[in-house]
Parts: sequence; structure tokens; C-alpha cells
Amino acid sequence: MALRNAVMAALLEGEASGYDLAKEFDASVANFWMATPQQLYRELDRMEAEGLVRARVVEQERRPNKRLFSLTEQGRRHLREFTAEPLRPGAIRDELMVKVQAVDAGDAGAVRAAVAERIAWAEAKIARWERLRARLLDGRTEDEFLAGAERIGPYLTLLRGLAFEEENIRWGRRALAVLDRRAAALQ
Amino acid sequence: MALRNAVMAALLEGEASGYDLAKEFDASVANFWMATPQQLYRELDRMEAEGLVRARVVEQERRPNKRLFSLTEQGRRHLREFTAEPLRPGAIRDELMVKVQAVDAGDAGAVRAAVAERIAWAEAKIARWERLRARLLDGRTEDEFLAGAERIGPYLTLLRGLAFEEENIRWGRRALAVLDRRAAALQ
DNA sequence: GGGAGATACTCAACTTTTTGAATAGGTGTG
DNA sequence: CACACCTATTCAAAAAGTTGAGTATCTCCC
Repeated sequence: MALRNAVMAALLEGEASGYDLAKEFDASVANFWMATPQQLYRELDRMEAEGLVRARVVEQERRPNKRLFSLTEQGRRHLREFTAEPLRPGAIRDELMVKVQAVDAGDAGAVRAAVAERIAWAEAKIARWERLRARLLDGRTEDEFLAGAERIGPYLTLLRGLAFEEENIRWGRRALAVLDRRAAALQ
Repeated sequence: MALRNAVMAALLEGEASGYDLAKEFDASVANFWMATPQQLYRELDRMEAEGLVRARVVEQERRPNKRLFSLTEQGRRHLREFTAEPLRPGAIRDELMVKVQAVDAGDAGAVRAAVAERIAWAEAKIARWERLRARLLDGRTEDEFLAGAERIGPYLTLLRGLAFEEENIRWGRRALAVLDRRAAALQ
């Protein structure tokens, strides 16, 4: 039941269809929460049944109809309550790190490639998020934006995402250097 | 079936009981993979049935007997194959970030407290890992260690864990400052 | 004009994870 | 000497997440 909190937080931006949310929660876009389309559609149905969101069917001409979801008052209340709940330690699960941990008994070349892939992935995410950030700031400095913006939450999470991916790159480059030196030494 | 890879990577350090692994995979200790004891015991049983690990029962005097697991040749082979498999994008799920995203519609004081808690948590992890790092280095510089060590994987993942938690602290402090300024402005 | 990819979902089966309890002796603290 | 916490594991139920396919129309690019 944690996905619903992420969905409600996303709906603070305004109405969205399951399809819209699926794009936002996609691995290549999502900043701090991922979910598959199936997960989202199921959860949205449940949330609607419980009165947390309301659906409005929009008939479209040359496309399938869609249901646009928005937060109800009850949904807002639930979201507010969620923000005040005690925080449980989040589950970290990083497959790349398992590979790196096992590199000495594994295929060092493949692990090297996986680290390089992570770096490329991080660069792509940063590029995307920097564009989003520029759009948010819209010419203002960060301080001007933070002083005037209605919502600062999305900006703070964006900063965290950027910092995380930048750290991935820094660490990744260091790891590549170490792996290469080790590979050379074992020749 | 991803947990088993993490378990095999952990068993590279040598024999361990389910209980030992449960401690290593605990939220307050784990660097890049978490699992509950139940998850581990179940997975170890399956892995034993599939020949990936072998159990050795150690009878103890004033404690329950324990089963010490170690990697079999087949387990090592599987682990090696895993390191060469294509990497799937890892699932990010950070409840704190959901709260921060929703802070403008939520309980700002509670979110602030949650960020502060994350900072304290990160500090505790760093302290633990710096001790572990000092033990690994054992007086040597990082370069000396990396040149001579049998295994570099655990050191690289340790670096990633440290960098991640340091980033948590930097971001957290920035977020607190922004939240405080916002709270003051809304007074 | 053919094929890839976007829009917008639904269904079903399966695996994994979470939660909570139970067992049972041992050790350390005030 | 009671109480909390440590060792070491097992069981069961419920919730959540993953995988893969299917439907149908539209747009864009070569």
C-alpha cells in the first residue's frame, strides 16, 4: 500500500490518466519511485473504490478514451496523514552492486561493462532532469524560484535525483579505474 | 530470484548461518541489499535443494544448533554467470522522497523531522562503514590496499555506500534549510 | 505502404515480499 | 531475580510486485 502514496503525490501536479502515470513511473523517467502500468491501473481502481481519487472519462476522437484521475478531498487528507507517519527504512536493492561485490569471483569484463552502462544511464537521466530543472526555474535563480514557487517538494526531490546520478558517475569512473588497474595487473 | 545472487556474493566471504546473513542483510547494516530473516531462510533452503549452497550442521553447547552455509562449485558458477548477465534497471523506491514531493500539501513539520531522521541514519551508517574501511585498509593507503588485496569488490561497494550516505547528508541539510525558510515565510 | 512506436487500457498467472507470531534456551543489567 | 535482548530458526497468511500477452486505433518516418 505504499504505491498509492506515490500516486497521490504525483496527482498533486494535476489530473492524469493511468497511461500518463505509467510514463512518469517508468524506470527511465522516475526519480524515486517506479511502477509498471499494470500496478498503476490496479492501484488506481482500488483507490477509486476507496474514494481517494475520482475518475473522469474523457472521450477522444482518434484515440482510445481515457480516464483522468484526480485527488479527492479524502485523498488529500490521506496524503497529508502519510507525510506525518513514521518513516520506515527504505529497501535498497541494487543489482549492479551485487555484481561489483562478486567481481573477484565473476566475469570482470562483464562487470566493467555493467559499471560503464550505469554511468551512461546516469548521464541520460541527468540530461533529462537538467532540462526539467531549467523549465522549472524558467530563467530565475534557484533562490528566486524557491522564494516564489507554490511547490518546493518537486524541486527538492529533483535535486536529490540529480545528486544521486552525479554520485553514480563519480563512483563509476573511480570503479572503472580500479577495475582496469586490476585487469592490467592480472595480465 | 535476485536475492540468491546477493546471498552467493555474501558467501564469498566464507561460511555463514542464516542468522549471520540476516544480520548482514539487515536494514541498519546492509549496504546495497536488504532482506528479512524469513526471506533468507527460505531462499537458503531452496538454494540448498538446487545445489548452489551446502549446509553443515554445527552442534552448539549452550545455543541452538546452526547450519553453516557455503558456496558449492555450482554456486560459484552461477554467481559467475550472474555477473555476466545483462543488467536490468534497478527499482528505486524511497518513501522519504514521496513525503518530500508531497510536502507542500502535507505536514511540513513532520516531513522536516523525517529529513532530519534520514540525516542521523546516514551519519550512523557512515560511522559504521568508516570503521569497516579502516579495518580493511589496516594501516595501508587505499592504493596500497587495492594493489595487494585479494578482493576489491567489497571495497568498491563500500565506497559506493559511503558516497551515497554522504550525499544523503549534503542533500538533507540543503532540504532542511529550504524547508525552514519556507516555514518562516509562511508564518 | 509497411513497420515501428505512441495512445490507452485489460486480463491472468505467477513469484516475491511483508507481517506477525511461535519456540526455546542463554546472557547481561540494574 | 526479573526483564530485556541475543542466538537461531520455522510457520502461515496476506499483500504486493512481475511477466507476458492481448486489443484496437493512430501517427510518423523512410
